[in-house]
Amino acid sequence: MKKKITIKQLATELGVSVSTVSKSLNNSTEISQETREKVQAFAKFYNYRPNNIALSLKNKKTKTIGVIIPEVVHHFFAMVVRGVEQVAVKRGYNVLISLSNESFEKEVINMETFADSLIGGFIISPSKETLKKQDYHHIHQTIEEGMPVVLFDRTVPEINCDKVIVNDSQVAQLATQHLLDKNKKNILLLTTEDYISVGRLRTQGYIKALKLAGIPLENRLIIKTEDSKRSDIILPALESELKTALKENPEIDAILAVNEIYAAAAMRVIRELELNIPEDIALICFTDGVISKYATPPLTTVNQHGTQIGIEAANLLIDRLEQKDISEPSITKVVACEIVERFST
Amino acid sequence: MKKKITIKQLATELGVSVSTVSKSLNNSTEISQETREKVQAFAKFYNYRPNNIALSLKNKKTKTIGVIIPEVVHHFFAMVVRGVEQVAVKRGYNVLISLSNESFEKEVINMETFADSLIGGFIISPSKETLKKQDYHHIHQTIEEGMPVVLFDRTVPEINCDKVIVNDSQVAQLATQHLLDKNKKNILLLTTEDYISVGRLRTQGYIKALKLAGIPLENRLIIKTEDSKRSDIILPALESELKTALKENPEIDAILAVNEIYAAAAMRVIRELELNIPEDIALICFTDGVISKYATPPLTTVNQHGTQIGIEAANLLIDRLEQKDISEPSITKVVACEIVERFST
DNA sequence: GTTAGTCACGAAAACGTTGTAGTGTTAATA
DNA sequence: TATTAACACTACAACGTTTTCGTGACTAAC
Repeated sequence: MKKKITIKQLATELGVSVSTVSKSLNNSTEISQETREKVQAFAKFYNYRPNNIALSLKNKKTKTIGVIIPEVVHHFFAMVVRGVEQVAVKRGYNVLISLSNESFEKEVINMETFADSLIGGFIISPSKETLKKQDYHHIHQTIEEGMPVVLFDRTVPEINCDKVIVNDSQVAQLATQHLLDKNKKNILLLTTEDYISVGRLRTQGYIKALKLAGIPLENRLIIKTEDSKRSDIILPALESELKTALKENPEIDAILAVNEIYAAAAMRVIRELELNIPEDIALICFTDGVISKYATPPLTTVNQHGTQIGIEAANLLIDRLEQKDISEPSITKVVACEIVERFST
Repeated sequence: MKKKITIKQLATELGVSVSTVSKSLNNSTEISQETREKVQAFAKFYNYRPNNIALSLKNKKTKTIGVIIPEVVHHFFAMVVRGVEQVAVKRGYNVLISLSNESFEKEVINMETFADSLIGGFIISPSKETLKKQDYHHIHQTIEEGMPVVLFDRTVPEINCDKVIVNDSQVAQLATQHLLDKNKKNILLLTTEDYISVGRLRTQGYIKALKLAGIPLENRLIIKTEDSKRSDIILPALESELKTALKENPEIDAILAVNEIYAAAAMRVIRELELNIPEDIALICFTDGVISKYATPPLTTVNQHGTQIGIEAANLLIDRLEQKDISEPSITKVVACEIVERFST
């Protein structure tokens, strides 16, 4: 077993001082060309690599960023992670990951663990429980301690930090408009409770589009689901509620779902009622994931560009980490969604 | 901005020495009950939290494990990450994540970056390119340097380390048997090239099941796909190849796909040919993901228990990290898959 | 009254680096 | 010849901990 070599060992090996080795490796002009080359050759030979822990301690900062997301077995969040990782390696950072599993408590604990000096800053999408409780003390505290935080997707106005959001409301409006353009005038909305910001915003966009088109808003055409993590419980409930709605309101000719899972549930119901997509009922949903792509028929979706969001978030965070002036004002970036038209509309 | 407080600051604040504070916080009996309580109260008041970097440096080890996977926007790998994270927090570790993106070079670079002392050990599933090149010097070197490695899923016999595998061959045999039991005798296999161990093993299981049933192996019923990352290129190719096969061999009455994407492609082709699932063609695939669950009809699958694999891998790694005796022999754990029967068979 | 033993605490080294402030030698300048 | 400047290198502190080894002060035993 070859243990890693340290500067000190290199120094004794070469018969020079530790400082000389350090400076040679950093190509300081203080050291003669000759010695520098000798040291570097030795270092290469012994496969010397600096100890990052020691560096972090000395510099009082680490090249690591923490990502806290509710879930990783999830198309959108996985895309974000991918984006973050992509720019992290490019800019010489490492990515620590932590899953809140939609639990407030786990989110707080994990954040504290991370904050014990392993990390320079955070990229976070708060758990549903956190959003429901509206308890953001852990995030505030982190910011207080001088660690930059970037919020994405599920955003909170009362936290003053960099943010990456999606033009949810706007694109929901566009999606609704898309359905209206296909001459679908009775659009059912499948959404979450309002405390989930993305659900709320998408609902707003839907309402706005209807208003613009002069179509009265029918509350019975909006199904809000308590978005718990127990999908095996909520989905059957959602399906039966939807089935009732479709039966009682046969004029419904389109459905806008705020995520893929809801869309999948909708497809199942539509099939059970022996209706056709898109002839009888058109379907459009958020999250351009694997379900939409491989469904029968493939679904028209709103692509949220998760990878792009991750990229923006990571760049924002690292910029903040590397800037001298702490007091720069917060930035909010909007990543535009786009509608991917397939065969369900 | 409240900066983090250190032991030294606590010490001067209290008018005692650094050692006293440290010992008090660790509840050493060397220190009087009275002083201990006072120090602890102060520490709590100032929200003192030990600096993990300093600890790592002192102890020459970190509480961080590195996970290197080819991709995170992927149901199986995301499940594994989830499992790893789960036991990591439970056992007080952090999880660094790195994506090889199926590239050999990226895998090597990321591994070296990680190995610069930030990490105690690795959990790896090698990239396809690595498997193809059969170049494992980076993994060997890491092990040489005394860092434990756990390999999962895509396993390599020539590396001597802990492994977590799936009984791929066995369960592929079972899956094939499942189709045979449904009286499907002409089973087409949709698999990868043999250098991907999981594809190879599943192919073996398929062959074994046929042999046991006394059915001759027809090579034209095996479609092997060059499994590049460009799914937008390989999928249409796969689909057309499959379509030809189905047309030329109308006796085919079942398909075994080694992953969900292939199954989705198969469904598409089956639909185009206006055949019914499962009456005309039964379909079973590996990876019990979101596609299978929400497809129409829902697919019978082999559930690989990715989360369980992650859990086992993390436990194996942390055990290794915490054990005194380095020279314990390597362990290979087999996580059993199970067949989830739905409506496609 | 000396010796030994306990108690409560402090000093200092160590982990691997870097950067500042020397230090000695040689060469150039006045 | 005396001063200064450049050069090439070394010593040491510092980052935040833990831990080993003191070290006084007091108590108990002989």
